[in-house]
Amino acid sequence: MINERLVRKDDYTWEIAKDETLGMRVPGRIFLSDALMRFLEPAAIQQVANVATLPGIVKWSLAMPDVHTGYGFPIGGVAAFDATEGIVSPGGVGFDINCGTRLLATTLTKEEIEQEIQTLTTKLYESVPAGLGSKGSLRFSEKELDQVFLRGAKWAVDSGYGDAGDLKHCESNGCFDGADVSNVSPLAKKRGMPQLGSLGSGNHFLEIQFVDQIYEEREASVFGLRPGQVCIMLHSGSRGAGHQICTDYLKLFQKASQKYAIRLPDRQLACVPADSRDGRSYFSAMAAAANYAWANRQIMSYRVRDVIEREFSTGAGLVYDVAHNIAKLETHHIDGERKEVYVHRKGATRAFEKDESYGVAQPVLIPGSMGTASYVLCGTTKAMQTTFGSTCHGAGRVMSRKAAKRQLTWKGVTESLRQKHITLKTDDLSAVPEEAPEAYKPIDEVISVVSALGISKVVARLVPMGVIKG
DNA sequence: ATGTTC
Repeated sequence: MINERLVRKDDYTWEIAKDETLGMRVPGRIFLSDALMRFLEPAAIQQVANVATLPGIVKWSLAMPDVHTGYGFPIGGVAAFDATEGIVSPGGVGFDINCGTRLLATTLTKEEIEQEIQTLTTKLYESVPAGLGSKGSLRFSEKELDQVFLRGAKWAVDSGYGDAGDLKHCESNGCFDGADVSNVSPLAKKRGMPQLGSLGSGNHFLEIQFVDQIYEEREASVFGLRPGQVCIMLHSGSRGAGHQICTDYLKLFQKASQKYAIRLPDRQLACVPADSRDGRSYFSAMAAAANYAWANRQIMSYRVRDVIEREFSTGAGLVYDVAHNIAKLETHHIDGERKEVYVHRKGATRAFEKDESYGVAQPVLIPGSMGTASYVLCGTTKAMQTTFGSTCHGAGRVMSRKAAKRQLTWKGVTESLRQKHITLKTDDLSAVPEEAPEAYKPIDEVISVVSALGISKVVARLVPMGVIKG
């Protein structure tokens, strides 16, 4: 039993000892409280151990407290691979490349919009296309789409969807260097073309929230957050384009893994050396998808601001934008040495101790499940030392989509939201049970673990008033 | 997550 291999290191750290008979090159580490332990799937533990077998992995195969089973790599997983000896893997990034969270802060207070929440939610719903296969209703040329892939949010800002200040408050300034459009398939481009500026489906959402509580006055003030303030949170990614890019390279790497004689405990871990033609090709296509996602969130921000401006004659500044499905080449201090590594964060958020955008710790945005709180945190030194500057990304599923549909109804879920004074707008009621709070871990517990571990610091708690689901 | 099975 894989469960029996898990050894407690301290209150919140569990270790899977390095076992060379299993091909593990490093130990695994899972960060959990006792309360979250009951949600831990044996398959997810196995996935943490499997990742530890991949070539060039450095220090540990990690899983955050919102961990659950994913495609090959666990969701909530963090793994760093040596830049010259290591691999890159599409399964370590996920299908929704640069799925991420963005927070806009308005000048409005909760009281000012309480009576208008229905109208505001409806207006935003009409303005930001949502749902499976939703289209962004933008018209642009193929040449422009190439610019989206190459320049991300910078393209969007240059095209009039925001201002230069937005780029400053975006992870990687909303633009991933090294994208190469020639490594993006015609099908990925075709799927991406009509969808730019749309939310998507599943756990993607747009929420009208208010700042319920501030925990760190200094950081909150630097990030421009104050009690009672109305914020807009967006959770979306690279839509069909990123999904297709992931699919394309998974297929290619099934064969390429053999070419490079990489032994895999699970075919879903398909990977290639980072420093190879195939590795560079995937990385440049992944960068293109990441840029698409940043442009996508930038365009949706423009539409949100348009509604806020029309309804309330006021603006909404960008607090921050984080990626939580991405691989990045970063320098980390490992065993007293500076080392270049490809950090794969799949359902995990960068949490650097310092960020150029505010000159203090990096803002971290963690959405809860539908109808529950979301959090603004910030990065820490401890994260740099123990998690390659990473933290959790959300609540994490506990119930399969199928199980949720079996056990819950859209009426029941909508009613319990109504009792919490939360308005819901969606074009697909049948998908509502899948996103119910009961289908997810308790976000407050997940946050308390990353806070207690010290891998991020809680700055503010946000509570939803209106929810738009794809 | 996703024109939900290449």
